[in-house]
Amino acid sequence: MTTPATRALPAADETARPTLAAVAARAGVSASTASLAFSGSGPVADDTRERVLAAARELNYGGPDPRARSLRTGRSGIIAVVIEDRIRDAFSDPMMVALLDGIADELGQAGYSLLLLTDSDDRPVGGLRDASMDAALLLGCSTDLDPAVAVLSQRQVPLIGVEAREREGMHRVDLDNRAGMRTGAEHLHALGHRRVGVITLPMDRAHTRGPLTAEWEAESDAYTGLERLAGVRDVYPDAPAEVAAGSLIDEGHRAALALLQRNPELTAIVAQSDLLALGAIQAADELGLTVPDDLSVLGFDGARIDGLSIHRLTTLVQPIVEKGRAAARMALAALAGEPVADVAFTSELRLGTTTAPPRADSAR
Amino acid sequence: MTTPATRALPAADETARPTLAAVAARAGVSASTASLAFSGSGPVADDTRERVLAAARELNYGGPDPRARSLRTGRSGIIAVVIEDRIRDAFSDPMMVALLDGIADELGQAGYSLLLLTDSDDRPVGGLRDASMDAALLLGCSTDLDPAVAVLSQRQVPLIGVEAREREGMHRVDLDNRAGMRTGAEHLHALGHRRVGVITLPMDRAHTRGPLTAEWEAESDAYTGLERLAGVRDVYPDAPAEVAAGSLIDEGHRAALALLQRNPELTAIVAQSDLLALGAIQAADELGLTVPDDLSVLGFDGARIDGLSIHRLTTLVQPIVEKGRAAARMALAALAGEPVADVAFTSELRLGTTTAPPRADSAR
DNA sequence: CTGAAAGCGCTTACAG
DNA sequence: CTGAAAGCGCTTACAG
Repeated sequence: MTTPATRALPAADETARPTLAAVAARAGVSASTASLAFSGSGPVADDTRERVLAAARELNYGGPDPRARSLRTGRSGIIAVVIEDRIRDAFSDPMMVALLDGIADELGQAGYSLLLLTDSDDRPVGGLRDASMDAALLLGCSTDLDPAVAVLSQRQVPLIGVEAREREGMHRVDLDNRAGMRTGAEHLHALGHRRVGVITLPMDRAHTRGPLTAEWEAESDAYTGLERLAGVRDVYPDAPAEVAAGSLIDEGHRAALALLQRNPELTAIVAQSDLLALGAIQAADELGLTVPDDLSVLGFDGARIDGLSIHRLTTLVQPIVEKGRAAARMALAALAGEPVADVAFTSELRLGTTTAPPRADSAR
Repeated sequence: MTTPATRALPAADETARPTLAAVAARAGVSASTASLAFSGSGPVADDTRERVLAAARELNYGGPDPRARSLRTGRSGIIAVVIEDRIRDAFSDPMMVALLDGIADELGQAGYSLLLLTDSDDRPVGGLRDASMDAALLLGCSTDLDPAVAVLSQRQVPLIGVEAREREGMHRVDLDNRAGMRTGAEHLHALGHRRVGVITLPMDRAHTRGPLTAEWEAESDAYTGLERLAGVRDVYPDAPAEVAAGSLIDEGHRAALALLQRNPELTAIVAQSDLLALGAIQAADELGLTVPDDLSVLGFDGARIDGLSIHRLTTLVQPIVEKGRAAARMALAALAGEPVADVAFTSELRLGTTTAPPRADSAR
């Protein structure tokens, strides 16, 4: 019989989280058996399992502590997703959201969760250097990815880069950015356009705006933007380019105004994203230019954008969700110790209503 | 002297990740000292620290294993963010992105990273039940939050709900949804509107569309939507409501058409979000109704939406980023063992150009 | 300033 | 089907 005094003791420690050992003790089994009862990965008598689960319920045990499990198994169940910008900048791009959706879907099915990390390593603790992760996916980090790659590869974390240039120790999911844009540029050329300008994605980490000079281009490490630019240059070697501060409608608007002011002779604009293209169309409207008659506009992405179905953009459609899925599967393969093959996706020209032959008299 | 044979041996195990113990051994110090050298949290001679770091470099040691650290310290450095929908649905809402931005900023500074989780617990493993986390923030989970709360509170994870109804064991960041909407409705009433309709956020987990019936409303658990509706009903008790499938322009468009078709007498529409309001304005344009002369439109959020500056929406502005920061700080306080006080934010009516007195002759 | 020891809470061979 | 033992890789009192 327990005396009142005994009863008044620690009282099963209501505050501290109960452990598997406590549950096992209460159920009258060993810790190993209790563990098996929870994981379901070993042979346990139904009766025994019931007793363990009942004990867990009584102690209000919430299941094995993932920290301990992960130390023991060597797996955390976490895959890091490294984005370049602040969260708000990254996720204001619907393509990034769609990419993440593909990743999360594939990884979620495999029992993994996503840890959101930023590659700016300006925090004293936490982040790239200290976070638990089984693998890392580097997204949209076209610029200045090296520090993140260095930290993570030193940690021996399997690395998958989505549209990043080749780097040692990193697997890649790529897109035919250059070939796609070349196809788009050829389409414009076939229509008769000879004076074409480009609105590019950011060319540096600071997201500087302005006309792209040769020096700037030479020192830029913005993989996707440079590849897409190269595709246009394959057809229009001297196409002037204006750099936007992000893939945003407002940025496309601003860049188009700047581009057309500097180069009034342009009959077509190639935007490196659909959002930029939509901004360019807005700018054309404001300038009294009819799209496509006065100005053709070509996009890239094939994004589906809420609330905007007015113009059917001529654009390069990329399989964005599939790209995310592929990146996720590569991480999973790497974790399974399987060989990982790099993947390259293809974009496809979709003709819309925003490109047409230039006016015969186009003085512009 | 090492013989060739000796040299050919396991070679410091190139494949296995080196441990702190290995680094300590190489540096000729104890594991404790090596640990101190890395964490910088104890008194270590400069000279000793150098030796440890040098040994780490030689062995290509990437720093202490976060799994082990987290078991030992009881902290994972991870805060979970639980969203209701698929990632794509959640992040297509700019308010959610801004909220997350506030959270990430505050948490990042404190050295925590965000783990993205979905409250649909249909996965066999991973997710709510197994992921490591020090605390969890529940976002936009107005409907059907109970299972997630049950799992997490059983795990004794501190819980912060953003705009969720009161629940045991959960701290809350709230917004004056009802009072805000009442203010907006009073504004419309003062302008002379007597026949006002509402476009609501989703009322169930399935995101069903359609006219909101009394039964549906009674059984709904959509906290934010119901509160905002109540605010309108405080002024217009019989206002008809159309339920949208999400906070999207296209949904506002569809809902407005349905609402106006069923209730052609309406002179104003209250939308429960700015995106819904923009869709309603699009619909009005299509129907040949001028906003605000033929139809006033009121929004909620004060969102800044890329590419859309045509209409200056009359809306209730909420401090969304601050809401995120507050939620993050509450999690931090809970982890520090400090008392956590619930917080309620206030929205403010911002007059734009989308509300005006109804036409004197308004037969509609 | 440094080291020896304990232990965080599990899971996994290994015996029986 | 069940249990005893070892150990995942750290950090943290505690001595010295």
